[in-house]
Amino acid sequence: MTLRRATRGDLDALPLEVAPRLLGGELRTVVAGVGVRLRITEVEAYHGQGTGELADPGSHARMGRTARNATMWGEPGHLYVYLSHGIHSCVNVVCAPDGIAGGVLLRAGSVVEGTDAAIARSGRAGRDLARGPGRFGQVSGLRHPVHDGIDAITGAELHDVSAELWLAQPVERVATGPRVGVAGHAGTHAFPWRFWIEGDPSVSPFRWGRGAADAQAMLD
DNA sequence: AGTAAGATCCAC
DNA sequence: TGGATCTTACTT
Repeated sequence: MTLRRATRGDLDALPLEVAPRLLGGELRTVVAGVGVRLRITEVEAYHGQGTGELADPGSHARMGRTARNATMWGEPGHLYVYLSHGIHSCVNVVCAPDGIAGGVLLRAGSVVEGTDAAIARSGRAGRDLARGPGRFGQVSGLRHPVHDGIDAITGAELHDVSAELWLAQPVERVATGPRVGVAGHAGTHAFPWRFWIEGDPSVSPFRWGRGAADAQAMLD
């Protein structure tokens, strides 16, 4: 399994294209000298309003550029770190060209290195260590708002933390399905924008977003 | 100004 | 199933 550093150009494409290519790769962070390597096992693509072939009503960028989602509109390769439900710092890899909103949410991973630190940060163990975007963010050590916008291509340090994205060879068994917890039509099979490594135990359980199950029923 | 909901997770 | 806890968007 040979990994290589991601380049800016690797991410200069629409999220839907980039997302599956992140599977099997790693997010490597160093927090106060402590390194953790997370193998990415589950991701979701998010576009912006009118971005790409399909508009994305489930994205933070659906209403246009705001202070919160500004990172999503910037240079690819930075990390969009947002606060979920006032509690969890979740991590996205920004993609698409500068000026176009796009990101890939890192939803789950397995800890390759730094297990002790990961356990200390998440309070969980085994396959649950980085299962779900909240735990993934917790284990990575990246925090909202101080690490929002950190550059995962250069690995430059920001507030005592650095982050690097590494890519693997394409994963053979990739599964797709609706995004987790996304409301309404955007959370249905009409947007199969979630990608995961088939059979990996760290992949998070599926759950419908508010009104998404009803919207799906209408499609049938 | 008030309120409802959110790319979540945990304990009851 | 509800609470934690903060931000955004929409309503009065």
